[in-house]
Amino acid sequence: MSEEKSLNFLEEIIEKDLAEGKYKYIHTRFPPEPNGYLHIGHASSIHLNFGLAKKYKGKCNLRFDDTNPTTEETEYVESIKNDIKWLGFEWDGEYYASDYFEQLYGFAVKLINKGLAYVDDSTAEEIAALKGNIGVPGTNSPYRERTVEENLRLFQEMREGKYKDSEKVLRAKIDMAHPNLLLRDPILYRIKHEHHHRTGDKWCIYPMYDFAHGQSDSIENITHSICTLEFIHHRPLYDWCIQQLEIFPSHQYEFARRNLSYTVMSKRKLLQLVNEKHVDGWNDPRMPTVSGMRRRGYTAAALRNFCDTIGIAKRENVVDLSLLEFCVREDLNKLATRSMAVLDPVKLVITNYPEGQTENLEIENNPEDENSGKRTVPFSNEVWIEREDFMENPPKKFFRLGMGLMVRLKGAYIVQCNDFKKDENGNITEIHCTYIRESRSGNDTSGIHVKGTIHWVSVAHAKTAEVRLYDRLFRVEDPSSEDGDFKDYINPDSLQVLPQVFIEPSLAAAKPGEHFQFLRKGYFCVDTDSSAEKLIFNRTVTLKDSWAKEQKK
RNA sequence: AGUCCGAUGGUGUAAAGGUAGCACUACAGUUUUUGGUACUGUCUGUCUAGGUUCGAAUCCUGGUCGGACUACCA
Repeated sequence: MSEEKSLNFLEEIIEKDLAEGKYKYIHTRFPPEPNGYLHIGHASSIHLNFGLAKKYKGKCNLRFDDTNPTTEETEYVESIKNDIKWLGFEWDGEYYASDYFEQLYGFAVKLINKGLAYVDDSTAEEIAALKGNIGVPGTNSPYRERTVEENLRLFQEMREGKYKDSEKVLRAKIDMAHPNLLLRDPILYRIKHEHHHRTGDKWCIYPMYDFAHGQSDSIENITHSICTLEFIHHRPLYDWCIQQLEIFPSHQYEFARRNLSYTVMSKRKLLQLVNEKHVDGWNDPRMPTVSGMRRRGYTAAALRNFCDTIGIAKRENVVDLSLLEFCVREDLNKLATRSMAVLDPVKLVITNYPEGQTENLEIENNPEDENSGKRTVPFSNEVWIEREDFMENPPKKFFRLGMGLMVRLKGAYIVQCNDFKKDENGNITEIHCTYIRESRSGNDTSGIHVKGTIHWVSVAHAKTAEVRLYDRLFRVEDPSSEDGDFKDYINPDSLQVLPQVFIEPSLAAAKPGEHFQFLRKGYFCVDTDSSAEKLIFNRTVTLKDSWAKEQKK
């Protein structure tokens, strides 16, 4: 336990519980519903639950909250497990709420026997109508006073499939006038003649969240059941069930879910983006999903560090996307191999360099890592450079190419521009330079110092690749709080595809998932769709660009 | 309207009655064969009104503002 870092409110509770001997060790759990893919908010919860267990030498279970067969699928189970592992966490037990269906059924029978639950024949509309409203008490259901025997028989028949969907429900008998709407005789079981991804057709009644979650926690002896703020109103019901059932008293604690600027986080909205093809699936690199971020090139370490940095609390929040990007750059800076790629090319001809001659230059792979070694980069009299690195009428602080200006070609020579060509539309088509023979990188005896260094790729040796430039998915910080539909705020430029980018030859061997820094352009990751025949790079994040800022002034 | 939760710079998060700190962002500068990295510095904050106290971001009371809850979803 590091005393240097201050404790968050959950750590304080846990340390108190441990100090007072309330528990010998703690047991947490991460309880996803397998009806969608994990996103960065889940990553935060995973990091919290698994992190707490690790810090206090306790345990953390993975439990799928699969009580609604309508929306849940095995495909999601697999992706969730995969994402958690990728994030670097291991669960102690792998459980499913559906494993407890028989036990849960028994709990319901116990409640009926105690006179605390009843079968209601009302329709959904009738139940809603009798529920009352915020500030308005509800009314008792006409079926509320059925005898224990009748309830037992009816509930049994529900299980046996005697009734159609929605014909009957099992309800807790609590208080129809309670100020907390959730305590107005909440529904415990509903009939759904549907195939469940794990129990198949064994059941046609399924417990509701409130009659499954707390009990599952209890069955697993979870000490600290951590969930998000919107469940705070459920806690009295959570406690009520545990108390009436007389089972292990797990406790629920709530924290505020983390929001990220320039994106949306709700599963419903993410599903919409996928279904309506605004993005290319759940793992589209623009999605805030774990799989999307992984494909984009974000690392697990960066994500973990991000979760650590934003911390947890109980107030509403929107975390700045720039913090996530900072964490990603920080990690990639240490591990990404540098290389050169020209995204928007223009030809530079070195007029005093022998045509047909090739030099193999040795360039460092990563100045941040001494052990990363060097690679060979071929140089010749014609190189591609970035169009934006040349200006016909450069401003004062432009440290790049323009008539008479000098720059160093990274790892090679200093060149000076003496001429350029334009087409009929005024576009620059070719830049002519002379190179300083004595300025070769590593043994520069020219005595010339230039302000700018630019990247390049030899025309004769260049390979090509597709590059996908990603930007934030939305134009506004909080799309959900804007007027109208959140989809109206999608950034139309969130993806820009460059079909043919010139890359240095060493990049041709890049494999899917590998990270690179394209010098001065950003961090890139080889896409999962990439192949030896057709290389595809995703831009993970740009480099900080103080020149771009300077220009905006 | 009822119940519950929350309020610290632009953002996120600390300070458990005693110097309002850290990170990101922004800005300025140093270093640099990436206008990257690294390093240095600067700006900006306790919702409000009372009260308790030698002393309040912290405790108490009132107010204000924001959020959640009215699914046979979780």
